[in-house]
Amino acid sequence: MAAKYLSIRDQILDLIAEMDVGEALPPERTLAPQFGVARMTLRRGIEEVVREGRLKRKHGAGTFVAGPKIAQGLAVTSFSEDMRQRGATPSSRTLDAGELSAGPKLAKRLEISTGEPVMRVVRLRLADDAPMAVETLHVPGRVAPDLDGSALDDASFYELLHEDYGIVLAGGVQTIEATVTDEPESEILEVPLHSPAFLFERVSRARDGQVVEFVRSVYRGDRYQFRVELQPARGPRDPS
Amino acid sequence: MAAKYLSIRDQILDLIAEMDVGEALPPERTLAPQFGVARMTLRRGIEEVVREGRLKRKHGAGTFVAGPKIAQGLAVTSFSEDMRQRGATPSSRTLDAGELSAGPKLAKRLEISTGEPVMRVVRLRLADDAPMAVETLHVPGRVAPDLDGSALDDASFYELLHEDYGIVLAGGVQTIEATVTDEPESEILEVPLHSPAFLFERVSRARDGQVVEFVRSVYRGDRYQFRVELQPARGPRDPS
DNA sequence: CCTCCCAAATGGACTAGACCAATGTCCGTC
DNA sequence: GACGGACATTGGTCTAGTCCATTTGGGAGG
Repeated sequence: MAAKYLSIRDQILDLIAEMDVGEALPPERTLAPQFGVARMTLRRGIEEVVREGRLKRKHGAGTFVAGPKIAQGLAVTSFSEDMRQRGATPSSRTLDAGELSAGPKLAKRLEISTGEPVMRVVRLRLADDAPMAVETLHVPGRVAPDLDGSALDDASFYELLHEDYGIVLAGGVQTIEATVTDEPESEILEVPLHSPAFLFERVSRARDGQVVEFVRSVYRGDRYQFRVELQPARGPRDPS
Repeated sequence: MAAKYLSIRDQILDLIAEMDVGEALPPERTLAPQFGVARMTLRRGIEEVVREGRLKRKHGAGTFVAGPKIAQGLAVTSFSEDMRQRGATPSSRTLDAGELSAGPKLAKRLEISTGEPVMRVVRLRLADDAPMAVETLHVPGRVAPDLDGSALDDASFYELLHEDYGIVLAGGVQTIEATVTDEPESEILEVPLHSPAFLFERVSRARDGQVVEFVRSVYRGDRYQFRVELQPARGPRDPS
């Protein structure tokens, strides 16, 4: 059985979906028996929603529906999801796809041997039909043997991984750097040469620890920005 | 009295400090009575540490000291703190300081009237004595009437705010964009003209909602990067 | 009519205990 | 020796209740 507090979280989400911003949630002591759980469990569920930024607690006053969600920064795992959260319609165009054999650097990233086959797909990512990013995806051959670009035009790569290959992503590491576009990138993204851009590099792993993908994305700096809501900053050692 | 779980968190941190990476923490059922709290409270404390990335739990096995912390991205509230986390020694040099009257844009950001006095301090931020960022700080005159650059050479602005003016920061909003350095920035940061850079803009508020500062920072793209550990992505609505 | 204070309502913290779920070990079996 | 299952250990969740801290609104008193 799924954890109760997760179910509570979903019910809370349903509840606030029909409420206005600023409106107060019923008191915890009222909600808990309504949902048939202890107050502690209810609180655990609410906490999840608060952490997602959709509710705001105020000690002594109540729990209130938060304003439109400010993107929580870097939990960018999926272009499509990211764009939808930003209120844009994502789409995709495959520019190139094929198999190659891993060079030393690529082999290291994917944690395979040099020379092993690797599937490579280059995609242009669009938001509201305007170029947003160029994404180069590398997948070890043994992970997705017959991957080709056509399947990726619409579908999410992650869904495809799950449905066709039974692979569930467990996590990864992403780095973000500032860069400028080179010539081919400028052309594809329709920006001047040496325009500001973000460079994302991500390595994702499956549950067994195996590297599933290495993605390198170049985002247009003029269209993409991060927006982070800063907390009162209870730092690593400063509860004062 | 401070919350018990926060005290637990600190004790756990002390405990971990003397342990090796990968070593297991004593079981919760042992630690709880040792610290004189209920297991639930102990867990709450441990959870804090886990969220900071210094411990890793493994259901059925134990709780283990995590490897060197991977920076959790964008919770950047303080340059000094950020640099220390990255293993560098922060320092600072004030380049310019003075009072000016708010133009329309600045007034809007600070939520004051056009023409009101604003204190402005430009600082070069260094990591291990090498230029890392240029930071321009704007503070409404009525918040810190007699602010001058000299006080900021060593001290943290936030500490100063707290100690001299009794202001406690409650949060803020930060945006991050990709940009390139202009001429003065290039010179100060000692990089070629039009080098890749990050542009941070932050607006911070006190507990009463009043805007306390507007900061604009330009970070060297060749020295600064984000590194984010991605979670299994329990998205807004996908607990599956 | 205004001010100040207090009490009710609300979220926050904590407890002691129960049971569930994942993990790893150890031992018997083959 | 290799396999497999029972079991002890560990973290994960949940409960029902108590007490604390903060906020807010309304009533007493000026």
